[in-house]
Amino acid sequence: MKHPKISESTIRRLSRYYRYLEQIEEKEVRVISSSQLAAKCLVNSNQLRKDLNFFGEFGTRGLGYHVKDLLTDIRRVLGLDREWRMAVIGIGDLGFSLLAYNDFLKQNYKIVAAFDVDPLRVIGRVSEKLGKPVEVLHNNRIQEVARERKIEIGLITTPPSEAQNAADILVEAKVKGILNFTPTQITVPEGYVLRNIFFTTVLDNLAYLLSNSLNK
Amino acid sequence: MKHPKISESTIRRLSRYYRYLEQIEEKEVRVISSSQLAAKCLVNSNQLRKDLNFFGEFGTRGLGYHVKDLLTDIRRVLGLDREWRMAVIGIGDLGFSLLAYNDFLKQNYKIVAAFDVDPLRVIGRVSEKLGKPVEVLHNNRIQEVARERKIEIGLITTPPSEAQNAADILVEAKVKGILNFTPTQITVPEGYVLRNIFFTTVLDNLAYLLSNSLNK
DNA sequence: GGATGTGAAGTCGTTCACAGCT
DNA sequence: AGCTGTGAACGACTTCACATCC
Repeated sequence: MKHPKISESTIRRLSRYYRYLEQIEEKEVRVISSSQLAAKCLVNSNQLRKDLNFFGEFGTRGLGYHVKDLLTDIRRVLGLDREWRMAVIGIGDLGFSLLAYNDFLKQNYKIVAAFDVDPLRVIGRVSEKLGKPVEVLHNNRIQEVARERKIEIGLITTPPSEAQNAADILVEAKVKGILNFTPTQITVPEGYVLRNIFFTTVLDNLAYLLSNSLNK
Repeated sequence: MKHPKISESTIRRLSRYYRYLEQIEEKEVRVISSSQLAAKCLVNSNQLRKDLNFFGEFGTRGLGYHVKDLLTDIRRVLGLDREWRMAVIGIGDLGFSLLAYNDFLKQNYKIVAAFDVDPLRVIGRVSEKLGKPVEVLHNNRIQEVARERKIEIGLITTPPSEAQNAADILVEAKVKGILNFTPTQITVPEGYVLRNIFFTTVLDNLAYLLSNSLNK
């Protein structure tokens, strides 16, 4: 609503706390202290308390945090108290595996549409593999379908050369959140949010660490 | 070799500079200034020069950087002046799409082995789809094969509940670099390097930004 | 002249340490 | 007594600004 400049890292950590809390809630843990939770998430407990206090006072002094309440609070902060509807653009191998990736479902993210420049090429395979035949539509229907199905996040899994184009179409369709899986730098206008998942950047990081820090 | 505490972000940016330089090298651009390159990579030019100067003086005052030379230099810094041999553990949809993901090939990363707890279940599909039939081996051969094929990086794409186990096996096989694609926090001993690619963490970030910063 | 390389300044994020509740 | 909440100290990363060199 009105939280100023919260750092990216804080949000990432909230996400981690949240996933861990989900796990222990199932085991019926009622209360947890910042140091216990921090240890499990491999962060400093001061940090954890600070992260939470950007958004409110969720704990009880002398006691800790009620797991259920904290879950509700973080859920609200992160915007996970509702469902997010997503579309995948580009149904190659990666796009397909995202369609099949049902871990999203548990996490408030739902893929409600799939697009490709050549739906016929991929449609057989998709229907055969996935229980419910997800229809793969032609890219030229993104505008229309995005509105109809209230899509808010687009996952780009086209070939790299098509990524910017896919982003442009999503922007035109007013899809405000874009997650780019292709190894290309793309841009979106003000008011839109872009995040990238670059496999090779992470691998480069590993390569660097393996060649340098380790054999000291 | 002997570079002290270089920040993670510096390495990520080097990776970005590198990928962009590769592109313009093909277009036969000879020289580029820090401000031109920085603009393309969406960073501050002071930052770029600082990033590079952690590792040496690669530019020419009054001129800029020779693209070819800079590529060679960054390549050496990141450890991309050689091939990195990788294995995929867990051949579900995601693991399969990594096998098929040939962007790795262009980037010095090569998948040379694939493992699963049930190779027979997946082997037909893999051979049929990929040109060269990549053999999928049983997990119990990881030790042996990792040594034979000099595997240095393991990609974990098992079900989440198996991720830690997969990591343990890789560690036992002395595979020093581990890239975890499952949405689970895992740990590795000192001397090993772990990086995670958590789809949902990035989505949570989008969800947060979409619900908060935008509609101000 | 023009762009790099770099100390110094500034900003941002993390950790400390303790006051304040329960 | 115990654990949270938080100002203050610290450290790390980024940006500035200019001396330096081609």
